[in-house]
Amino acid sequence: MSLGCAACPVRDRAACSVLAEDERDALARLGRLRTVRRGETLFSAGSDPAACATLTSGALKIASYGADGAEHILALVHPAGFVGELFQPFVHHDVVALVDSTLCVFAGPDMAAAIEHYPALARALLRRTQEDLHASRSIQALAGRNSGRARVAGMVLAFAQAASDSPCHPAPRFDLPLSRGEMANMVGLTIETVSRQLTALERAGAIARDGKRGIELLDPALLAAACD
Amino acid sequence: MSLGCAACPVRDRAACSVLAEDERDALARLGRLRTVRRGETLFSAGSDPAACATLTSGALKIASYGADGAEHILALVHPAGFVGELFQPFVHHDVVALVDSTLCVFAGPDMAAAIEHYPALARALLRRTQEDLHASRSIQALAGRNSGRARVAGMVLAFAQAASDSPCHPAPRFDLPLSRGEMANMVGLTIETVSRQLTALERAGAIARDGKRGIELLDPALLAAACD
DNA sequence: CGACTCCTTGAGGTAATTCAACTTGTGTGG
DNA sequence: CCACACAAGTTGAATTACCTCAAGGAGTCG
Repeated sequence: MSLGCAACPVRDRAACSVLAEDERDALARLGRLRTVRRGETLFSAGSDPAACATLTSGALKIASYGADGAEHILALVHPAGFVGELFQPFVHHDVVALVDSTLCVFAGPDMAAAIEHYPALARALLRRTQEDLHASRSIQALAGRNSGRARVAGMVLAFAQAASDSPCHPAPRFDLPLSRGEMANMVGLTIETVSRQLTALERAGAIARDGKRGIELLDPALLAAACD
Repeated sequence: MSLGCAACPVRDRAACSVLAEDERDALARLGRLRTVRRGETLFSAGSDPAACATLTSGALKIASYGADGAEHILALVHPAGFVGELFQPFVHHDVVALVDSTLCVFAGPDMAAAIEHYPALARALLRRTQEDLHASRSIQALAGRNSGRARVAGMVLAFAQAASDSPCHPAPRFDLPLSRGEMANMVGLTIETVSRQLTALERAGAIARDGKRGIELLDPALLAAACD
């Protein structure tokens, strides 16, 4: 099936946007569009080695699962993001759709060949991967804080910034992209602790909750102060 | 100063090893060899944006520091590893030498130009960065476990595998690359807890300690079982 | 309306932190 | 060479914070 790059919502932000029109069309013929529903697993740990994808709409989580089945969320993927361990023999982490999503999926070897053929694509993916690496380390720093208050506050602040249009200022009003359980799995706490810390932040006047996932930033400075 | 690639201990493993002889020599003229002593900071968060380096000998840690000065170790860098946030406007994380180290340092723009000029270099760095990303997420999964026992056991096992020549089997005898405090900062525990868990693992018969940093793996399976 | 999922709140137990003392190892200088 | 100081690690006791278990709301869907 054709990918219809012309109608792609991330055509000017994804890695492939660095290619010329005809190059991108050639690449598009190697890939296929796929839709995954909320909760559906795109890649599974230990499964077929080589596949990768650009997220065109929706949201994904990258997670590992302990022996007891406990989920640990390692990263979130937003539209125009790239997922796939190109050079690893096995997939190590699961990729699951947080909401209904559409992706542009490529077979590993095809993408490897494309990287050989289009140097600009390799550079774009290098840039994106370095950004992912930085994001991963930021989450690591967040989850490594000792206080549960700091972890929850930092996570809320990170979501506020991710939800904002401007790169610096956090959005004053946004929806949490994760359930309580997922938030807990991301920063290494329990559902109950996350819930309690949110109510504590609300009582402190830093945030206001609107429904289960709505958050209003009443006092960003106070929230930031809670991140220490 | 000349870099002397011919004598470089990582000349066949570092990213630049994918270049032809003359290409590598040309790249070498853009970089400079630098030695840093144990504890010395190579890059500092917030400092001049663009510099990067390949580690030729020694070991580095990548760390972030909280408002109160608490260190959080995000990654370890081994010889042939690459450090530097090429595309970020600011450096976000400190890079500190764990032991006396030598590096091949490049100015950011020079390396960016080299990446433009040598597609193979871009691909090599992409591969290396994806591996770093995977390693980062592994540490994240390790530090996110709830039990302190599991974190320390997993960390010891990871060090054993890193110290081994063969990629699969852990080294039966090795030295911890980090102090107790650094180990604690890496997995989000305190010095005392790390110490207690190590003695507990020793009493359980999983490991034996030899001096402050020496570790002997008595029962790898038992150690692995403690990682759940 | 009832079943379900998700979230909140409470009470009690437990594991990690904190504070503190002591040990060990290392290097320096008398 | 020994004494001393200093850094790093271990161990103990008490506290705190998070986890576990449990019950009860709030929203959604058939």
